[in-house]
Amino acid sequence: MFHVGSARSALFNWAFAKQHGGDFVLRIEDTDASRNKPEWTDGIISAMTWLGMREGDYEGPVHQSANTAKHLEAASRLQAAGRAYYCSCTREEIVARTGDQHRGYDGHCRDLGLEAGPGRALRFRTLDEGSTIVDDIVRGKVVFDNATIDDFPVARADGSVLFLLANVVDDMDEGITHVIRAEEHLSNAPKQQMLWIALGHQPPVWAHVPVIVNEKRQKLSKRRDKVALEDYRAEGYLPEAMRNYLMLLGWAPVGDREIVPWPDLISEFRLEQVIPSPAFFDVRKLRAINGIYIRDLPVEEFVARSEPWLTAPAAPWRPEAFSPEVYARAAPLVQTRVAVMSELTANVDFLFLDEPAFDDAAWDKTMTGTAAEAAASLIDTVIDGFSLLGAGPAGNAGWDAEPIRAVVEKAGERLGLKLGKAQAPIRVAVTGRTTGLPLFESLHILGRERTLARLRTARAKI
RNA sequence: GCCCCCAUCGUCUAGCGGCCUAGGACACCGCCCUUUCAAGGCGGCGGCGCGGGUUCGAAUCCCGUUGGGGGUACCA
Repeated sequence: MFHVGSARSALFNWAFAKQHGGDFVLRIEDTDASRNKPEWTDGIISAMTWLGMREGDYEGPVHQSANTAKHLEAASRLQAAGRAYYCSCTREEIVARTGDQHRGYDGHCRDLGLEAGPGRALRFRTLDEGSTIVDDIVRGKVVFDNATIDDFPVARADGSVLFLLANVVDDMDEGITHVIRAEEHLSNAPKQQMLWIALGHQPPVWAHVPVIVNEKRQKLSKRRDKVALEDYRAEGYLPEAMRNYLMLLGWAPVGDREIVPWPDLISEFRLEQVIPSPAFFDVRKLRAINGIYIRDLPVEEFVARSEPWLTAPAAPWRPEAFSPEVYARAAPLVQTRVAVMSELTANVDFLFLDEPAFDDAAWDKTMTGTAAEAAASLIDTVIDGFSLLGAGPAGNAGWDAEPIRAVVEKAGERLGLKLGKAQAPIRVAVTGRTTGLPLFESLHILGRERTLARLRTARAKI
């Protein structure tokens, strides 16, 4: 699962690195080796590749647990230098001492000089005076009063190192100069900056980009929100649309443009221009942008990119019923009617299904009750008219959209119906629905015999 | 509780002291086009949270306030 927020951060990192001729690292922030699952990194690579990243654009993804030895070494170095101390306090004890809801740490074991031992975690000794200034490209200089930063744990009682420290060690190890990540990490920054300095390094340049939120303005969460990039991919969002939309969350290209080609996006992106306030992940806008990208595709490419959706096992028709030639003829009609690729099948299923997938409401509306009589009469007339098309003696019009239209129009006129009304029962009889591709073109593509067969079947059911 | 961040139409944003009667996009609503549905064209609705300053002049700067959010773990 690759979070859309992570994807956006990755995109920002990518653009920034590209502009400065550098690399960026995709890192899985998890120090627990038992959770170092290969499929995680595979998933990330596959998601990023889908978005267009190639080897060489980035380093990693790197799982932090791979660096365990270095993490341990850093922890003991801090301890030896007196910058960290062992602490035997349990959460319960701390809460009991400090009152109630209060979190943080009260410094109980700070000067006890405890040795390493069972149940003893290692805490970093934060500065008591002065302030730590996090120089952030997006937010400016953020000042933290050192006295308000509690001594925080850097290693567990079992010796394993916590994220905060591990993250810093990895960054130092890889020569990271810029840390571009989500705002939720901003309060970690002063702590990490202290670690960088305590470990004898120059801290990096920070950039905390705004979080992405849901409609309730809360940080997107895996539990309650749809955040997996893979889900959007499976729904038929185009990677170029997704990455364009993601870049627009917290940043805007100059000059009232939104649909911008990737190379321009990547060269125009400016970290300094990133807006500091949270952005709502608006699927409707994503959808709209996706629709634009779909319509902008050259037809041949649209056809090529459609095929996986039409030949997938999930397609509603028998696999051998699908015909690329038939689809290619319908494609230009389909292209303006889908916003996501998963909507393709519903538009063309009548071409590949043995029987149309009848929508009950559509049938009832056009074929039953007061509509029944007109529908029956109309279909009878149309059947007669169609039978003559392209099959009679020379001089008859062929099976083309225009003559087909003429037949339906004339049949409608006999009943005093406008074309808009007259086409409805025919459409339902042949496609099963009241809406869809332009009808006469559809019938043309479907073929005369199949059209007639469906009309007769429907007529018999009225 | 404490720390930090944030604040322009419903949403994403433009704006960085006068070009603002606040611009664009999505969404929504009309109209046009039209064989349904779309697409497309045209139009409409709709916003600077509040209160003080600073200034000749404030959406833009300062202070306060209110409201959101994040963090505060032997999670990441």
